Amino acid sequence: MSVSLRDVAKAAKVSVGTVSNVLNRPEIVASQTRMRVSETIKELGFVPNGLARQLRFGNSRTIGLIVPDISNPFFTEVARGVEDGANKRDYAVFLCNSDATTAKEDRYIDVLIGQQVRGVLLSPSDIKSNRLDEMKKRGISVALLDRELKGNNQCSVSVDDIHGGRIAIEYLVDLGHTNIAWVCGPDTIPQIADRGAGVAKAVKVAGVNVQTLRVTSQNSAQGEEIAKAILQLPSIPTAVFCGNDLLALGVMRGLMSAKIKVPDQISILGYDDINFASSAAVPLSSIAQPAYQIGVTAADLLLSECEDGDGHQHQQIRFQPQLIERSSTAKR
Amino acid sequence: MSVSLRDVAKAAKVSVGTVSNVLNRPEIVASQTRMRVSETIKELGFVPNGLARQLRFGNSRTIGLIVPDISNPFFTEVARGVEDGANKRDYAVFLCNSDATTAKEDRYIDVLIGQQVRGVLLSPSDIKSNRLDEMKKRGISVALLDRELKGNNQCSVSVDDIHGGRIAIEYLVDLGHTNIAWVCGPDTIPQIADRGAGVAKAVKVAGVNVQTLRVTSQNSAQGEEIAKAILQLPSIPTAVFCGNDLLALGVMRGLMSAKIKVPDQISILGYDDINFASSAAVPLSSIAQPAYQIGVTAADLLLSECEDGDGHQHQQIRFQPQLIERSSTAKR
DNA sequence: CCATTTCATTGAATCGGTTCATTTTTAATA
DNA sequence: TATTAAAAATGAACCGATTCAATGAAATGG
Repeated sequence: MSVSLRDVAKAAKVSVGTVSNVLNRPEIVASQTRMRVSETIKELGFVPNGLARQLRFGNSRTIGLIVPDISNPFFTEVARGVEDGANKRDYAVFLCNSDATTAKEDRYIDVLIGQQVRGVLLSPSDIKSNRLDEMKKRGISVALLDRELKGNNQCSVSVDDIHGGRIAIEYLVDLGHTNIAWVCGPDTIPQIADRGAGVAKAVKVAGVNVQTLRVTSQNSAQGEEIAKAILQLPSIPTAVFCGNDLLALGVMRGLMSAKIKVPDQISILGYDDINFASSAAVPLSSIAQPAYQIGVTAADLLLSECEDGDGHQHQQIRFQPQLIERSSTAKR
Repeated sequence: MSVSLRDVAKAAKVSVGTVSNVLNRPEIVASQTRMRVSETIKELGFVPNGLARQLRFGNSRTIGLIVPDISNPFFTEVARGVEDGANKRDYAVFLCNSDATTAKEDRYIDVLIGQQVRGVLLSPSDIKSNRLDEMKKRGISVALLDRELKGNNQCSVSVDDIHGGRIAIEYLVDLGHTNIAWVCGPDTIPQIADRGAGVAKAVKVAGVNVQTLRVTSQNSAQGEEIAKAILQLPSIPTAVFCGNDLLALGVMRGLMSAKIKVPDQISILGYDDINFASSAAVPLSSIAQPAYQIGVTAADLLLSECEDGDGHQHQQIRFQPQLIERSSTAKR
């Protein structure tokens, strides 16, 4: 069915070793032999069996990417970056959605071990360092995505969420807002907890009033709900900072349908800077995370760890989120 | 470094064949032997090397997914569906972005052949049936995503874009609109051409006036441009139907910033029903494609082809798009 | 013209599971 | 107890590419 190296060898009347050499160390093969063999390879349409190569060599040219959910716009972009980064170095990527579930995450780790991936990029739902250690013991490099783990036993690429929370509030304060709402999911999500910590920090410095409103799930429907709640507060804030953009867009819709003018009466600031943020009816100001860049960097880091071997130094890269000013925020 | 089947055999004092049998045909192994071996497997943390297994067996438990760009929301959902469908059957998915480029698509096909994938789900940028044939000749099943190819030589899962175009116009006509703009990308994209054909069909039946406006790229920025163009038309339409949602959102923003009320003065209808459509300031009416369902179905189809072998009958599944009515469209 | 070095090529052993013909053990029957 | 049938376990061969010690051929030098 499929053409093997042996078939090529036979057709070109050379040994299997020579064909292999033509592929891997062409410089040691006499030029006319090399040409003849290359000819034959093309003729027969031979593509080397990667599995066999990887089996012999002991490691593959594949990596695994485990994210909670690729349909989350942030992770979509991260994934795209990872794919590009891996592709540049000729690695193929296994896509794995864990649904933020330890069970699925574990299952996928097993699959990836079975596939003998060279490394794994993991955005862990719940960090169990024993699994990390297990992978490392098996010679699989691991780098963390959007999460950092104390003890720098592995590379990680994350975003400084504390800083993100801080600059958000600082910006709103600069615009003259002194009564701000912070709308976000539960603190069990570490990213949210960090952003909240940043908010608290900035609040302490500026001495303004911040009211925290919690949602269970950071989507636009809940945002719309929250908009109503905001308008019922004893002191209505003049600016709302949201844990992510979908939430912010929901709030925006809720406020607008209550005839509140954005940003004239209330400013809205989101987080993530998803692609649509700029397409919203009032283009949304947001704290941008370089999602694509995170993906590329993580792939780069992981693959240099894979290839450098012992000489590798673990690195914790932390990106700084950035304020993107659009039309949903204005001076008080 | 990593534990092999031979190590397990030695530790459990049985032959390699027996260990393999415990894994693959446990019923033929005496129960106490089986228990002892299973014990040892767990103890040593043995995970079988999938590459070796696949090499021996001649085929893997992996498939490739080639899409133009995972960051396109439609394909994000499709990919999620594919992953779920493959996962259910214990297959792992290679994610490949072709950027709608024949070169990248070709390169990825080579990579996937090299990885000995069992099948490929391809959303082709440009159908070159020779590559399809080549894969099939190599024993790799191929199914087409979001595209159909005459001659039913392979499975495909697509959407009836002609129907989509038609119901869009019919709906707007039903609302009383007689002067409609159709804003879309170039006809070289088959999906767009089909939607256009559907539009034309409905127009012929209803006898209304439709003006076509072309953009080079269907994003929100171009949508905003087009909004201006629409307002300069000699006869300003009362409804705008857009080739995709991003475009529609751009048009919406453009019109709103020109103080046009949506939908009171002009209705807007999108295509794709991306997640964000409902979060737009004026929730966008749209023609929905069951992207996730398409992904799941395609994976199912492909994998049953892989596993049924000769007995397989190719199927062309075509989903019907569906109108999702929100607030951006209204009666004339 | 022979010895020595350099350059090319060869092919067996290897990676780790799977398979299957063969051998060994156990159970059943006379 | 001897014989046969059934059950269990064995291990060599295999999948396909890579590697490396060994062999062969050509080139260089005395």
